[in-house]
Amino acid sequence: MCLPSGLQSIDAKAMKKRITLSDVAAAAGVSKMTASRALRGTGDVSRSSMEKVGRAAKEIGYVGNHLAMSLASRRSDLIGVVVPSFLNVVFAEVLSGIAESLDGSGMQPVFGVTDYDPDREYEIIRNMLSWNPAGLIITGLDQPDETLQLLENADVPVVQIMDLDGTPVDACVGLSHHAAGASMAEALIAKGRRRFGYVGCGLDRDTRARKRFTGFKEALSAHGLALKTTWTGPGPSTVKAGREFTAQVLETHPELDCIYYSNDDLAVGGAFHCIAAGINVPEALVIAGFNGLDLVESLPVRIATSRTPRREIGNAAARIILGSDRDDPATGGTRTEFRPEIETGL
Amino acid sequence: MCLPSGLQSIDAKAMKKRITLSDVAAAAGVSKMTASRALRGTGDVSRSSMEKVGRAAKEIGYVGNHLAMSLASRRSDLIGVVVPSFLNVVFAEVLSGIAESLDGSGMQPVFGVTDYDPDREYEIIRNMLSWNPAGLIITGLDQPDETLQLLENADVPVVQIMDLDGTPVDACVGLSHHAAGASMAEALIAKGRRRFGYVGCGLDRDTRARKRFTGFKEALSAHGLALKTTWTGPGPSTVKAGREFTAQVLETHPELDCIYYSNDDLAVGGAFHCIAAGINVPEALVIAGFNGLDLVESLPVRIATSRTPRREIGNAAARIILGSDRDDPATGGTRTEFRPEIETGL
DNA sequence: CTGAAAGCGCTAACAC
DNA sequence: GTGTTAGCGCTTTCAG
Repeated sequence: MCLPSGLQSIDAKAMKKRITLSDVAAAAGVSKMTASRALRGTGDVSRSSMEKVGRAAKEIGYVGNHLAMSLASRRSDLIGVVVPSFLNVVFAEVLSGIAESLDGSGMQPVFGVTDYDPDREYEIIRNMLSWNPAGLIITGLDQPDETLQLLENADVPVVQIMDLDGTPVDACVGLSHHAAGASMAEALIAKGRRRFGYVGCGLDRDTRARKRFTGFKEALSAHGLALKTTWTGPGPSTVKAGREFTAQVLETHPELDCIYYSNDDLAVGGAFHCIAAGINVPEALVIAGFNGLDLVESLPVRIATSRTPRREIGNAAARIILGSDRDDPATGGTRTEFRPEIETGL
Repeated sequence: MCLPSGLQSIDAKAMKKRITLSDVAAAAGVSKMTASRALRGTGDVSRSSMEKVGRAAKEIGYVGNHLAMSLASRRSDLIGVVVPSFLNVVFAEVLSGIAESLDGSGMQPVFGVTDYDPDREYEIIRNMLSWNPAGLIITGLDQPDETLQLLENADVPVVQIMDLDGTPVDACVGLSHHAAGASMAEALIAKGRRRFGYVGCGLDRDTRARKRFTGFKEALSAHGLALKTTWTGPGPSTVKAGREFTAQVLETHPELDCIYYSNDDLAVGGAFHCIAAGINVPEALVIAGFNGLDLVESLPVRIATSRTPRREIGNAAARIILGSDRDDPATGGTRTEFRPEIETGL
């Protein structure tokens, strides 16, 4: 540990006296207020003061204290972002999009992971609110009442992302999963598929996957069709699970000409099984997922998927927060819809 | 927007009077201090006060203000975590591990993404320090001097993760990438491979990948061998890039019996190319990556990889921060080493 | 354009 | 056990 090349190295232990605004002001020969204004570029400050303060701050290594700043101004530059999981690349891309759009705005995203647990989500949001965030971006529209109340009582702009099937607290940006499931069914039927199976994981917790599932089934019904088999399990949607479950499903239902999965991870696993088992994809069996992961387009076989604009959703959400007036948290209830692009691979 | 089922609905606009500790104290009929102590479970408070305060807080919907709390106590329950990217599953798993170990500790992780940019990293760390975090977890040991200085001057426990090849600011947990590269080379040579090629992406920014590369080459040298070809490009390591580059490399170097990639994403792309091109993996050509992604074990062909304990690294890092005494930020310079497990698939 | 006073909401020290 | 007195480091008034 080396000491900051500094003056007051009196006591090796208590040495870490925080450098405060007063220190900067003193060093620059102005008052705290002028220093504060100069540092923030707020109000009118003479050029000479600006420069003196700027130089002084740099020299003594002033870092500032966001805690004090936010407490005094009753507003922070934090934006809370709540997602169910980091492990899902989809959310990683959304976060990336948010970070991208926030870059340069002075706002800092703070992420929270719920692990698909509503109670955890409640706690995380509650905790975030206690930091006076400038805005909140949360996943989905299916929060329990308790959480919704928390959000409504806090006067913070809230953007709900990913989903559109439901009533948002304020603004929302995403896509209709119900419609996405239905569109995929339509597309596959149009390509001549008739004997459908379904494989899904974690539907109990993933409400959006459930909506796609419902939309898919309803579209089949509308064409007088029905799923020949439905395999749903708990646990996360992984490639491994997809591969295993596909093997099982095909053993009992070799007649299928298409399997719809709750997402691309499972679908990729299905593709792997087919490659290993010598099943001709997509001619003999269409593997259909959801998300349009980058991985999918490099696969040795072509599978069907709905390409979702994750990054764009993140961008849009961040921009809504940035655009919302600080004094009037209403985001105008913006509703931004994205339509997934369907690829059948056929 | 529905009003909080409450009293002071005087002015629709200014209605959002923050509920403070004073309100709780008043409602419970005790002083602010007693309320504070009761809420935190600190010091001795009579059972009756505890209950009264708890009930009052719940009733009026008290949320607390971490800003004020942290400012007053000069300590926050935030733990800053800085990683280069979310898009890489590896970091997603590390974050997951951190969140897991922090769960229930009252600490909240705050994530920052550098996108492999040292300047951004500096800014993010600087920003995080201004929130008085309880600790900092940052990726790698290769920060520029400016950043190191920032870290050393701040009296906050710092844990550097993923890497071990270098000098940590304080504690570190991870693995030696140099050794990992060398071990992979040894293992492949032991399996009889002799004609090696290398494919890597983003080596200019990813110092750890570079260390593996160096370790790999040195081990080859030690056996009197050398790479037949080296393909390095800018841009991110994606499956797509892996597939394309593998095709190119094999076109000019069909004699290779093994390709080492900078990570599993590229290697998976390589595997896809081979499957599509009908190349027998691993007999004719060994595809060797790094990380041991879950995806790899479900692949239709077996590829070589070094399985890294991402979640465990996250767990360990979080525990070091939790264990470090708040008044004495020294983490004891703990050095926690994990050894990747090598799989050749042969 | 600049400064002085008065807090933001909470907790550390001390009293009692 | 409980209350009181001072701040934490900054910004918001509101005077100059």
